[in-house]
Amino acid sequence: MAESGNSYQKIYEIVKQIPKGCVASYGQVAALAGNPRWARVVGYALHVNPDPAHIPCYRVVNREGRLSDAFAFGGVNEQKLLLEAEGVEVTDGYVDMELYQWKKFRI
DNA sequence: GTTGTGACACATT
DNA sequence: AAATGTGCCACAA
Repeated sequence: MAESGNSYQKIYEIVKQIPKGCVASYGQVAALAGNPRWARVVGYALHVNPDPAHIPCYRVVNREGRLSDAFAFGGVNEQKLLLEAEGVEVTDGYVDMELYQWKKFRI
C-alpha cells in the first residue's frame, strides 16, 4: 500500500551509512536496502542524487570495483583523489574490493 | 498505457 | 579467458 516512493529513500540511507575509507557495490547497497535486484535502481537513485553532500556516490562502485564512466561527476581523476583521501587505494579507476569493500553491513 | 533506456549483476556462449 | 545476452526495477517520452 503506497510504499512506492520509498525506493530511493532506502538506498540513500544505505549509501549514507557507508563508513569512511570503505566502498560498496551497487548490488551490495541494493541487497542492504532489501532488494538484491535493485542494482540498476541504485545507479539511477544516485544519478538523481538529491543530496550529494550526504550521499558519497564516489564510494559506490560496480561489481568489478571500478567506477562507472558515465558517473564521472567531475572526472575519474577527481573520483580517484576522493577515494585516496578516504584511505582507499585506487588503480586506474579500480579499487581492491577484498580490502575496501564495506562488509560490516551493520548499521 | 506502451516502449525504450539505464551510474548493474549474473548466466551462458 | 573474454564477450554477449538476459533479468531486474524504476523513470522518461
